[in-house]
Amino acid sequence: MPRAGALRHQTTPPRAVPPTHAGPFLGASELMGFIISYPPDAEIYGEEEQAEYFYKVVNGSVRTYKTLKSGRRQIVAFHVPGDVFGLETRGEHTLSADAVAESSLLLIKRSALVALAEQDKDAAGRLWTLTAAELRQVQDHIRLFALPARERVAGFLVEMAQRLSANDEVELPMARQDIAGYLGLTVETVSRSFTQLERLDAITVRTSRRILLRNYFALVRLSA
Amino acid sequence: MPRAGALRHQTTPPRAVPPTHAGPFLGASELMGFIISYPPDAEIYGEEEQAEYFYKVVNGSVRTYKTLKSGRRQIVAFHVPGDVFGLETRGEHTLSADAVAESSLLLIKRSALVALAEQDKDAAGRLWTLTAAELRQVQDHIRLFALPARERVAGFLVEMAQRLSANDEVELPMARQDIAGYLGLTVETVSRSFTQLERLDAITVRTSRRILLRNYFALVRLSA
DNA sequence: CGACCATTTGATATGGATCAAGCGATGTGG
DNA sequence: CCACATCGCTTGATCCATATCAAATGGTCG
Repeated sequence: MPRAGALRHQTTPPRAVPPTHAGPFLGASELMGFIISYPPDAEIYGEEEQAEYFYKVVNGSVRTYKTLKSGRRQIVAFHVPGDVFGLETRGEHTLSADAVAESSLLLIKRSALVALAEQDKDAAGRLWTLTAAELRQVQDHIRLFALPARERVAGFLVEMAQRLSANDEVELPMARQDIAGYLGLTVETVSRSFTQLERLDAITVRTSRRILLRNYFALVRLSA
Repeated sequence: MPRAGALRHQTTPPRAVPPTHAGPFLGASELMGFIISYPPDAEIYGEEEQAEYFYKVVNGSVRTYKTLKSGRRQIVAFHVPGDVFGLETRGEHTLSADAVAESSLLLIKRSALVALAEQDKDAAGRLWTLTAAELRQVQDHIRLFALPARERVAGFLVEMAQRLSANDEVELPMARQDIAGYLGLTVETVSRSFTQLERLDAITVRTSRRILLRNYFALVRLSA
């Protein structure tokens, strides 16, 4: 069972193993897992907590972040449906994680999966592959900090378009404040950047969360 | 044998396997490796090149980075003696790497180590562990971007002090320009930040590369 | 010794932060 | 069902930290 903190926010009863489109955890279909729902802004785990579970986003979205003394948060990554996160090799988390919006996560016991990986080289390989994928993602995130504000936002939209496998319209799962926290900018600057990209005919802001990509390649060029 | 590009810069003949303090690669002492020396600024590999080797720094230091269209480089990580880098799960590199100063690297064939990991669960585990360690490092790097210049530099010094296992004097392996590229600042701002930290009695800049940490905890506090 | 390059310091410019106000969507209570 | 409170987003005005431009200093190597 999950720790108290996880259950604290539960709004639907845990169900036994992968329902519908949750999919197996890391392909380890023989391992039991269960789903928990988290309301918006619910904490999933905190920095330096014991890492008891690995997580897979079934739906909704999750942010991981570091909190600074000043209270400011640097968001390290967003996780969307299909993503696995919280893959700690050591016992404790080095980031905090919480739900951006109402989200369902598939949890699996870390100890069980690590034990499985000891015997099943396929499972071991998947652990490595997933961790490496997250590493690449964070490396790409760092690249954005070499760019000015508008270009960072362009890069962010490109990333989201790819990860949400959007056609030409992206449904952003997070608020401006979260985008700002991810890009190291303020809400105001993010908002102005959207406006600027709109004036460049690169996007149309249909609603604040729904962005029409009118010129995807312009966005790629800007953020390159 | 390494690709032409690697040999291009070789200044000492490759030797068979771990000499002196090079240590085994990932503990896989049964695997052959060889050492190559790279002069300052020599390219080790480029973005999108085939990843034929994994690397361990024997001595010297290495930077990995992404180059932007503008020509600007965002340094993603520094690697110092003992660090392993270039652990790609897929066939190609997603970063460029080059030697910061004259450096000796232990190379091992990716295919050989991956094949070993298929059978030796200990090797597989080490691959995962090392990749996860690099992930944590990059996550910590991102955290710095939430801080103002002086605090970023403080955080950088703390990181270097830890990784170079320094007592109270750090010998920085890289120039100001590289620090700037790592922190998303300009050389001038980095230089001024050193001066400011000196005025705060946190450090003494003995030479530009040799930093005396007069108040380590002040540095930690600043960057927290 | 002298040239070169890295670093530091100084003066000014500017992109993004901050402060402040308005706007629009959403939900709530009368 | 509408009036109004709330919250997230946008826009505007001003400020400031860092970039840029420029020059002086200092260390290194031929």
